[in-house]
Amino acid sequence: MTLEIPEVVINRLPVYARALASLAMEGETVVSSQALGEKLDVTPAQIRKDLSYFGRFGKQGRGYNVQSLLTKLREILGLDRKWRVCLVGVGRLGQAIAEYGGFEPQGFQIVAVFDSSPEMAGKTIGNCTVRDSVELESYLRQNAIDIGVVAVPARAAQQVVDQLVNGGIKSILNYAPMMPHVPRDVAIRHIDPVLAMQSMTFYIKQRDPLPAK
Amino acid sequence: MTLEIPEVVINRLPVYARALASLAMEGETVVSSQALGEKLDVTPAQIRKDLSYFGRFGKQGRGYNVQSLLTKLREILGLDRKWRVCLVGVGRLGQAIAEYGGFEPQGFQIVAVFDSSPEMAGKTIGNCTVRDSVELESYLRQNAIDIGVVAVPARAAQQVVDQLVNGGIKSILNYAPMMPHVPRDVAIRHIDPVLAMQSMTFYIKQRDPLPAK
DNA sequence: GCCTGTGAAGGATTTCACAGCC
DNA sequence: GGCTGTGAAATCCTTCACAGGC
Repeated sequence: MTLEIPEVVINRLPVYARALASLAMEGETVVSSQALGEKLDVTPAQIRKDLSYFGRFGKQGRGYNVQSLLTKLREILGLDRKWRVCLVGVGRLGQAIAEYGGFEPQGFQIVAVFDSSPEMAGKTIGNCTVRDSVELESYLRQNAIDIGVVAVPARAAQQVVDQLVNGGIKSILNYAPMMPHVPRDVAIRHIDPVLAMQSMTFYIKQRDPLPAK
Repeated sequence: MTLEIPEVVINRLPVYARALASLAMEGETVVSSQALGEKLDVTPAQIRKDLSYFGRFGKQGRGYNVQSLLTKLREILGLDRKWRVCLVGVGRLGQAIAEYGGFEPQGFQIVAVFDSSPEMAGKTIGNCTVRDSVELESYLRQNAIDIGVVAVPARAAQQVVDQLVNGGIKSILNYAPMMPHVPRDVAIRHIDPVLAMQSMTFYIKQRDPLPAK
């Protein structure tokens, strides 16, 4: 079922969903692929093609109903559920993630946090008591966790990812500045601001071949 | 010069550079595209093809010299320079960014910070005194800033991006959960953990069509 | 024998362009 | 007249496969 939808398409759906939510809040009831495309800097054809993988949601001559397309997308992506997240690493970065208010309203609940350092064990972060990382794998086997978030130093990240994978996790959000290996059936996304900057510098350099010297 | 190198290629170079740096630290002096590819889960052909856009860096029968390829890549990407960054928004997220130790060692120095709220103005974040956002554009015109980092709420992000663009900034790292418009000659990268999670849930859903209900 | 650099082939993704419907 | 849904075309990107050099 749902055979072979390109990953690029899946990655764009949340963007569409967010734009639709914002249109809905502004009171728009209908939107054309043209209008949505302008809002997102995407071609209308791409939007229509992407949506066509999942069904026929529009009306000719009219466009898409904002609310019902949003509902459809949320269903397709599983955004109509709550997802249980575990966070590994409660250093500065991990704490910032735990305290970040943006996940919860989107249905991502951090329900457990782990750290390898003994002095963290037992502390409370968010609503969670910090557990020792040695328990991570067994915890995962006994509790339904959907997503693992990795917020440990680069040198520890592969080991943590391995524990998550062995514990049965199939989706990982990685904040560590390295690319851990995962089996093909595990999804992993990287949050890596340094990498993002390092690719932009190429383009700055193109326009300023030498810094005014 | 350097006409038409695909953006996907540019985006991979920093990944290669990082892997090479790590090999160098381990004392490796030579690496084949095969070995590097295994480390990064990338095909050897892709690495060779990517590098071939920029020159011929390897030796047949031997591979690449780790140190000299790393130097080359750093040169190509402009990682052999310091880059001056300004941060806009010093709420929780902005402060976490300012205090994050990962940028500086890679040559990205936060040299100015801005916020629109009067009670922030004058405070010190990192080594910077917080300036009022109304001065952002004129500050950019008078000071050499390479990269703008946006860490404001979604509703304010487009306005901030416009100010950065009007101030002449050509590279933007956006942490706000929306996709601002930028002119074609401005590079923008998005750090958006919620979006990243929302695309992974699709795949979790595929394997668990209904939560054991 | 091993490994690079690269045209050519293959595959994936985007865009075009239009039939069909409101 | 406006707009969707979609095959077909065009473009972009990856992988193959091998000549050539170490």
